[in-house]
Amino acid sequence: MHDHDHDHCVAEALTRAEAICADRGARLTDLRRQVFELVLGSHRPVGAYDLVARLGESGGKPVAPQTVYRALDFLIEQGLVHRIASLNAFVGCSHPQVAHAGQFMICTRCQEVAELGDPAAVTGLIDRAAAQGFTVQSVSVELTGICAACRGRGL
Amino acid sequence: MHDHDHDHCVAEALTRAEAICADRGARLTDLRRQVFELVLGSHRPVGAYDLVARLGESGGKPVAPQTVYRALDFLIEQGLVHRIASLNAFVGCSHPQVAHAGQFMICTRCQEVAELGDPAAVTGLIDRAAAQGFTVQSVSVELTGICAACRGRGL
DNA sequence: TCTCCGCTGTTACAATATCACACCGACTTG
DNA sequence: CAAGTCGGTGTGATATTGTAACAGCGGAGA
Repeated sequence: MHDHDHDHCVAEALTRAEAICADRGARLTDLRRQVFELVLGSHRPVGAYDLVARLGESGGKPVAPQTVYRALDFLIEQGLVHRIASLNAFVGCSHPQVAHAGQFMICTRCQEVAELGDPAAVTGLIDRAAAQGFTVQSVSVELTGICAACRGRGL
Repeated sequence: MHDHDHDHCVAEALTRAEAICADRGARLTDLRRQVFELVLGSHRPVGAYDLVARLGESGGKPVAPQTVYRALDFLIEQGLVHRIASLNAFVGCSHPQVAHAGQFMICTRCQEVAELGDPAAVTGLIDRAAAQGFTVQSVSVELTGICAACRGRGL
């Protein structure tokens, strides 16, 4: 469907990630890089235990859940990965340079996830909350529905 | 903090719920009512297993998780309860008459949750998604932060 | 009465996430 | 160099959340 070159987009994202981490003095270790590659490469939400399994296959040594969760925590902290609460899953971030809230469109047919990218909506929500005396720390927006591709295929 | 009368607000909500279910021919059974009361009465997000425990205490007979989840599914379907994905928890809905998307402000200090009630934001998100070819089925907005009461107390 | 169907009970299990503690290597500090 | 510190990882056990599969029960209607 997406005819983009996954390998290329993964490589590019990795390069960006390294730059970002270097800037901040954050350590993008082997393990963290591997997890990041897997999340990016799948290009859809991935469960933590999927990652555990895949690392076990490729790496030789089995990896414990804790290990993966720690790597994910790091990546999320750096804004390289988002967590999708409604799916208990994780996706690579499409533009980690800019700090931003997670806003996702989740297709219930093909499981693909796209970022909505509507900063105005986020600031609107924050303002509205502020008007009610609530100081916002984080924002999470998750839409489920049918993506354009699936709809085009008549699904 | 909230000096409102919980008993009264629970009773009122129950009355509304009965009316709504009666209207729709949905069966608000004893079990479902008990679960609903517990969710409402706590007036904050409650985990499914909290409910299991409380039902076990009060009711005499221990209750299985499955039982609680089924009751919750029903209540959610009727719009009487919302699920908060980021907390794996459930809250009573403050205005179940009107179908609406879940929009929550979650206080990280006191764990209280309030509904934001910003339908314009929701329609905005839906429109934006539609512009990208995405047909929305459900919307979930969850803000974390500090509520007015906690901020007032200098926390 | 008989049958269907929705609700509940029960057992087992799957999936997700965290705790506690040990080790290792890099880096600092004396 | 020795000693201490700290972040990252390994490891085993365990907590928490959510489902599957199947059985029984009781009311509504043919």
